[in-house]
Amino acid sequence: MTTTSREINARCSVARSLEVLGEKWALLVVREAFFGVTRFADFRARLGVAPDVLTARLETLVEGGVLERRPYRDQGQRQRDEYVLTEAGAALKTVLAAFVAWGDEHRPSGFGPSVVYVEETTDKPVRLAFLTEDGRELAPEAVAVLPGPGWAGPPA
Amino acid sequence: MTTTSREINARCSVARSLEVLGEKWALLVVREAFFGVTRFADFRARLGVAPDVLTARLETLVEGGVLERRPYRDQGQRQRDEYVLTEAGAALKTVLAAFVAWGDEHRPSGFGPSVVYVEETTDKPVRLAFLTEDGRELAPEAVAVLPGPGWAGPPA
DNA sequence: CAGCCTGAGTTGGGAAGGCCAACTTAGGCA
DNA sequence: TGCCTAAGTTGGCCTTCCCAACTCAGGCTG
Repeated sequence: MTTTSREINARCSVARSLEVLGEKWALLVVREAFFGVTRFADFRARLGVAPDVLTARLETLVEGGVLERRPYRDQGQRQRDEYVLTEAGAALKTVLAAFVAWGDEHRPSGFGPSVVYVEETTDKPVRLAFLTEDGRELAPEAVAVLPGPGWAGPPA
Repeated sequence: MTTTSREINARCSVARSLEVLGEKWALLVVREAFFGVTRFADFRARLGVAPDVLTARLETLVEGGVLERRPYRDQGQRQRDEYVLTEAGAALKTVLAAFVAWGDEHRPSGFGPSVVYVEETTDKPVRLAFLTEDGRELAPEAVAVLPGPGWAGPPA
């Protein structure tokens, strides 16, 4: 993800997010982190990812500010590092929720939703939606996607 | 993305979404599609992606139901195909908005936001948020991520 | 203090996917 | 007939990914 072509897109927020999250396994590592997984061996076992790739992914996620290395110490063990979500990492809840909602709706597995988002205090399900500044909910169709400063203009 | 390890995660909505969207360039192609780009040469020029890779990506996006091939005919040209978002593709607006919001907040470019989401009728900015069933807005911290049927349980 | 155990990686070799430049293809039109 | 154009295909190189086996560091056990 450090190719020249990608650098051309450096001004796009999507592309910049993908620099950290776009490589294989990155978002799945984050998903596991949200479930409370913190350790190398656990990520590895749960995902089945190759150890060298996991090392690389954890490294980019740490460098990208999504995860943070933190020393821990189990009884009768030496000190090791675990990986926990930073504030920026925790903010990816929205991104994952968007993927989950889309996948459940448009790529059903037949097993029902695998991840559920609920209100912590009531355990009632929650959904993602667009809101206006004053808190009105907006249907996605009523939302327009407009180019900002980073947009080069549509091809003639 | 058709590895055995990924199949193990077939029951997770995130992993299933990533089967279609997780390969390099896929989400950037979708981003361009939201801006109204439909043609091979335009995707290519705007993204700087290699033609063989673009062919492959368009193919998976069509197979995944995100894009739809549609014949068109320019004056003095033969009939060709263009690629337009399906309903499922349009539903990715939420996913892209989540990436944009996260990137703007946690990976600032210094150029300001590159994509802006606004209410179509008023041109006023909108944001993504978690809502309870009865329409109350919830801070992300108040939302818990719980395992659904597809979750194998945390490692002991 | 020798040897063992465990978690967190590293290393080496083969396969897949991505990059780039050059070429092909198919129909409309002069 | 031959040219033009958009949409690819092909071939060679390089990077990333996959997998299995190995290393490494420290705490504990005898």
